Amino acid sequence: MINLGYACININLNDQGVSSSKGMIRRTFLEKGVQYASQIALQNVQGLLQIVEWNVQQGIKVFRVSSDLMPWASEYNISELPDFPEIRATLEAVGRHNIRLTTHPGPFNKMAGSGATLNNTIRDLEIHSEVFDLMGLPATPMHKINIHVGGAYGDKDETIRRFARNFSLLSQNLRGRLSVENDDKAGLYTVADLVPLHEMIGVPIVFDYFHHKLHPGNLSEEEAFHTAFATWRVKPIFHFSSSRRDWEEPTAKREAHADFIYEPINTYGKEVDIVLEAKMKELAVQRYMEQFGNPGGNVGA
DNA sequence: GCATGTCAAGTTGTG
DNA sequence: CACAACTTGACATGC
Repeated sequence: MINLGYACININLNDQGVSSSKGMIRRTFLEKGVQYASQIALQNVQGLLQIVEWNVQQGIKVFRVSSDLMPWASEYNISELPDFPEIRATLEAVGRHNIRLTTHPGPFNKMAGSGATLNNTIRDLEIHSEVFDLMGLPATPMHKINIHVGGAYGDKDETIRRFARNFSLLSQNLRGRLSVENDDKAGLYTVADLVPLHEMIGVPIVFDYFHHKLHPGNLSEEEAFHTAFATWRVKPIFHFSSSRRDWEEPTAKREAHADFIYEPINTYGKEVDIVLEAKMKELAVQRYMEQFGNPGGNVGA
């Protein structure tokens, strides 16, 4: 069975004021402090619980949790928030649902960085892992904390080795959840480029179909798919989006995502889960299923 | 309630 | 060579 999911925002619920990613700008955090951040964090986890319940009701079994769940979490310990008991109870309720939750921390995370950049990265990734711990989720790539290598620093191979060395600085649970994704930019990492990193530290490779189209390296889509597939010790989870430029807006940037998915997804006979990165979120999942059926080919089953 | 200017972080290549 | 894109547009303000 191939399960489709989406990322972070549910448009239907968002229109009703239910969100899991309310944040604040720096100035507001400095004015209102941790007390206010705690209130927002509680609202966000409650919103997340509603979104997860909605997904379960609709039969959607994959969902990416927003990285904005805990606003300014790098500035405090979650367990010290005034609303922590309620936050924890709500996260536990989220984690009890039968849904594959993942997350995709932002582009500021640079595991091959150094100094403050690396320290901030570790802090941010550990927060994501702590949230999954609070949900009671196992420390495996079933609940991937997925990042890009994010920079080549003039030497792709050496950068991969630095990533691998820095990996040992992470907690065991975070190491168990981490995954890496192929990039869309010519100077960065294709699936083939990431294989040595997988061999060094065991992290699985998330295959992003759209990024591969933009920057395939020497592999065909099918070859890249199978290469990434082989790096997983649990059911793989991959990303798919359609080109905004090709399908909706000819002047859009080449890497921009479309609102919906316009092509059937080829999973080459394999069982994987897929996050649809489409701006219309759950509506794109629903439209995909109506138009193309399950990517595994068992339409209506 | 809606338009607008602004918003933590790193790195890259497009336009 | 500024800035959008990437993760995810959304906060805060002023009309």
